[in-house]
Amino acid sequence: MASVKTPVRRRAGQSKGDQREAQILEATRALLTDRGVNDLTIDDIAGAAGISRTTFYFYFPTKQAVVMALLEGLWDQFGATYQWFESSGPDATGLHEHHRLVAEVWRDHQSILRCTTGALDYEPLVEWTERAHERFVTGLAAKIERDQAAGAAPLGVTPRALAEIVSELRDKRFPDLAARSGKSFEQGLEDLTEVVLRIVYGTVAQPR
Amino acid sequence: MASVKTPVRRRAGQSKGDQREAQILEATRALLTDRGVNDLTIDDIAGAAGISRTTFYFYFPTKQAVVMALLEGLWDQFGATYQWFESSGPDATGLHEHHRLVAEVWRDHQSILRCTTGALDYEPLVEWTERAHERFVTGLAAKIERDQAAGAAPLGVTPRALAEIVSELRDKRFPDLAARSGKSFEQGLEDLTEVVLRIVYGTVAQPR
DNA sequence: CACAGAATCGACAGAGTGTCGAATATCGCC
DNA sequence: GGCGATATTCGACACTCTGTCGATTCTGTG
Repeated sequence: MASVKTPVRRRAGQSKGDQREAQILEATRALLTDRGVNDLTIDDIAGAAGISRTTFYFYFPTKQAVVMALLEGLWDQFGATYQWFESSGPDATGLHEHHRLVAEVWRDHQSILRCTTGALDYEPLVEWTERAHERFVTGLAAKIERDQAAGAAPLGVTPRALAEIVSELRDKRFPDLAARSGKSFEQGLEDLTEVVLRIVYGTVAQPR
Repeated sequence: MASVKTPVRRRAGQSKGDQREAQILEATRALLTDRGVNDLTIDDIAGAAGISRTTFYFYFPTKQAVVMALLEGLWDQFGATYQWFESSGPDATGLHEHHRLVAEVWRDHQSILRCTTGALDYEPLVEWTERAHERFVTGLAAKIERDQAAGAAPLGVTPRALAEIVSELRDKRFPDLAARSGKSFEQGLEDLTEVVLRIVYGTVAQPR
């Protein structure tokens, strides 16, 4: 399911077309682990999915539309990590856990998520990224607002501005983190958490 | 001067070829203000420079090589802003000034600098970005190291890790800032400065 | 079993890219 | 003031990808 724009309405049930769509999605996901979207040709995808290039166009209008469909499937996974927004004050433990969850989504799907970075001029992709950004910023800004009001976070920079900055930092950090593992990964998580706390609360959690 | 890889050795003095090269550089710079690199065709550039497409190839191997040459010219401009690294402790004023200078370079040349972000798989461009990143990180890490040793900055996160994070933040922020102006620009500068200080020194400069 | 809609694909028509080799312009020098 | 060596320019090709059409083959259902 979830092609961005189904070219034609299909019959009910698990039609052959649904299978094909799934094959294309899967083939793309697989190919993406080796190469970036820009290096992928529609012919590659079609070939890997066992169909002709023209048939590909029956299911998706462009390569990017496939990536978009793949991305759509990750939307909820990120949403599920946002419960940290509900907390009050720094909540270092919760934040750390949140970071771990997000980093894991990134690690498992970095090949797809990286497509959002890669200068795509494909409108839907850009929009997805902005939507994700906005969702995060709104949520975090609200939390900061509450914490500032409660005196738990210092004033001086608006909640929105802080949230934007944290969001941008994450956009760079998580791809980075996704490439690490073991000790380095854990350390990266801790550093990120500490830095976000410093940004939002101005406090130093572990002076040593 | 400064083509990445001169196809053929030219004669001394301001040869016709040097002019052409300058024309190509200028034409590209101009076209880039409207469209991104990926939207630009070599034919567009050649046309704007008043030469045929094939002639373009005599001077540069690819579009990206032109961008690369343009970028090379900005290297020193950034280097000139790094004197802040020499200071001791927070030096909020110096940092703010540094940010202003960098933001101005970005503002004046954003069309070129944006090319580094735009998912270019062109090796030299990636390398330029990494070189720039490394130069900044090394410089900042050294300063943080000194400040930590002097007790002016809190421990808990290594200088290198902090510098990496600040660098990544800047990579996202400056393009943003470059698009703003007036009040919003100034505010953005101040926020960035405050946040960097919080990250590195854990202090809150202006509680209100 | 007939037929509407689903699915598939071959053949075309671009748009860009990059390369070759032939033609032309220019410079340094005798 | 003319010649040979380079520098410069470009037209013609060969390729790779993309996207569209229309014809053809399935397939489920009445």
